[in-house]
Amino acid sequence: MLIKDILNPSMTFHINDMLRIESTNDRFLGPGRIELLEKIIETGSISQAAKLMGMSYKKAWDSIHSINQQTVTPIVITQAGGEKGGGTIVTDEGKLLIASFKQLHADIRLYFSEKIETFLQS
Amino acid sequence: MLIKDILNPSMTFHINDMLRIESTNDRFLGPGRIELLEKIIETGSISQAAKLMGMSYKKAWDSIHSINQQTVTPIVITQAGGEKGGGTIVTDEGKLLIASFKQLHADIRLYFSEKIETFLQS
DNA sequence: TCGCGTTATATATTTGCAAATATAACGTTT
DNA sequence: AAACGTTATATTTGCAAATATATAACGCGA
Repeated sequence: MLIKDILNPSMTFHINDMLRIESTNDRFLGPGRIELLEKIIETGSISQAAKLMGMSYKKAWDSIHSINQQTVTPIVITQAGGEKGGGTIVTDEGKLLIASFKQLHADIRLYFSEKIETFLQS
Repeated sequence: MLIKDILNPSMTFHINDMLRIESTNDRFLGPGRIELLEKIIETGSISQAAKLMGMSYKKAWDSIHSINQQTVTPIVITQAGGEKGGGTIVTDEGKLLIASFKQLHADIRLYFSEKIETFLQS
C-alpha cells in the first residue's frame, strides 16, 4: 500500500512552507514582514511601503512596531515630521535579520521540497 | 553583529512547526485532522471524537469529508444508522496516512529545531 | 412502528480579525 | 504661522470564519 495510490491524482499536494518565527505570544518574522521591511528600504517610508504591498498603513505600522518591541536594537527607526514629512529607515541590524531569514527560508524550502517529494512518492 | 544580540533576551523564539499538507485549493492534513482521525479510531464515532477534542461536530464532519474528497481510497468509512446508531471507522489507508504524516512531522521538527538553534545563536 | 444514537445538511448566530475611517502629533520648509 | 507628508493612535465598519442551533435521514433493535 502506497501513499501515492491513496491520494487523488488530479490534485497537486504541497507543504505549506511559510517560515514564521514567533516569540512567546507574538509573531516576529514571516514572509510578509520581510517584504514590508524590504519595501521600507526601497521607499524610506512605512506608508509608501504599505501602499506598494496593498497593505493598510495600520497593519504595516503594527507589524514594524511589533518587530521593534521584540528586539533590543531597533530594526527600523521612524521619524514623524521633518523634511518630506518624516520617514523610516531600516537599521543594519534589520538588514542582517532580513538576510538571515531569507537564507533560513531557502534552506527550509529545499528540505521541504525533498521531504514532500519522498512522501508523495512513498 | 550577531542575531542573538539583536533579539530581546527575555523572549523565547521558535519556528512555527505545524506541518500542513494542502492541495490546490483545500487543506488536506494538519495536526488537528490527524488528532481527529486518531480519536475516531479510539471511539468509532465522529461525534464522540469531536466531543473529545472540544470540536464542533460540523467542523469534524467537514474535516473528514474534505479528506475523503481528496483521496481515491476512502480514509474513513461512515455509517448512518445501524447498531449503536451508526459509526465511523478509519481504513488501513487512513492509518498509513497517519503514520506517514507523523514520521514526516517528526523529521521536520528535528530539522527545524537544529535550524532555529543555529539561527538564534548566529 | 417507535426509539435510539449516529451521520448528514442547512440555517442562523456569534465572534474575531482585517480593513476602513478619522484624528492627532510631529518637525521641517516656506 | 501655515502647509505638507509623514508617523502615531483610536474608533468604526465590514466580512469571513467559527460556532451554535435545528432538522432530516439512516438502519438496527425492542
